[in-house]
Amino acid sequence: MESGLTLTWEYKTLVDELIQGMEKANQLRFHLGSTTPSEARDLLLQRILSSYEKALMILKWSGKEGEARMVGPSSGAPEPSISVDGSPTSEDFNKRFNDNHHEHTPTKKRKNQPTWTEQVRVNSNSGFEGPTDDGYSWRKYGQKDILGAKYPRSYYRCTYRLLRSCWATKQVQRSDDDPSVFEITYKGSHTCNHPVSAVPPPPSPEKQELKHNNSHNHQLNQTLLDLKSNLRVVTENLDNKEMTPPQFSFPTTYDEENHYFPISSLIEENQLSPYSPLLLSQETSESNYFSPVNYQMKSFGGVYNFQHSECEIISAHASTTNSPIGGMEFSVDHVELDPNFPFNTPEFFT
DNA sequence: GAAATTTGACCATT
DNA sequence: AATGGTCAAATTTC
Repeated sequence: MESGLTLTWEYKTLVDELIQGMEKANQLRFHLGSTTPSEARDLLLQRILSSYEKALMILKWSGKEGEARMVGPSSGAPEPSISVDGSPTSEDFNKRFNDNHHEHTPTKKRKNQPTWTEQVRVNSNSGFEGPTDDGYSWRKYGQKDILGAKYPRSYYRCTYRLLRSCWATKQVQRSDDDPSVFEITYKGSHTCNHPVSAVPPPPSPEKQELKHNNSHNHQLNQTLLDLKSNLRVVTENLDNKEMTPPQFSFPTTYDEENHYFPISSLIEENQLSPYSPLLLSQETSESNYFSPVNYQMKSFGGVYNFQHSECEIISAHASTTNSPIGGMEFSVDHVELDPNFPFNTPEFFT
């Protein structure tokens, strides 16, 4: 129907993101020789990468309905070492691919959800143990010993699953080799942060994994929550070291019934932050607001070590069911924007 | 007392 | 049958 409009939006956004990336790169270049604090430069870098991610996502997403590919460390057997290259073995590749091959099962909602993995190192020297406080409230619903893994895997779902039909889940697996490393696999995007809610996201599950709790964190979250609600986004001021700027996270592509949402509909519904014309998903904004100390970089295939006092995101692999921007080739040869470009899921109540 | 976690049972997939 | 993922009753925590 309005494919023209949607296409326009996608195209516009694509161009916009590329331009942004370029601008920020220029700014970064300017700051390189100056006395700009490293935090600010990190932010710029983050913005740049984020822009390119978005752009690539747009390109990659198109016309990939039948294609499925997953990227990331295999979940069953944790990798012997921290993956630094984001290029999975062909075994991984195939395994993941198979995972998502069957698309026809409306009842199996979670099969087609976007999935991505982060590896997070926790610095146990600091008393602060909230490496991946992603701003969401998770509830543990299971724990399982995994074959060949020293540590059990924990399963979390969004606290608001029932209240808001939010089907986001995550799994936390402690690394065999380096117990300070957690591999966190996210599945599905949050649909729970409706504007009405401004949900307070208290503790992060990873803390529970480590059993070192600290009382500061909650306060911090509260503070940040306030900031979040007041600060719609003041991102153009990159000297603001209090916040990391909104960054790209992963789009939700479909709701539980596998309905796709064109971007334009989201915009009309004001689901997108004013900061970016596009793709500022819930996770994006949340994780930014609540990750003042960690520069979390969810990146496609790239490896970004944002080393900070508390923790370090060692690597992050992204994938979605249909067209992950894998950590491999970015073949952008055939660009064909899909009118139904699916990017995010608005809250989807029945 | 409510909410979150734990944990064994159950289910789905391979 | 083995394994991973989820459920849900029991238990713990707030």
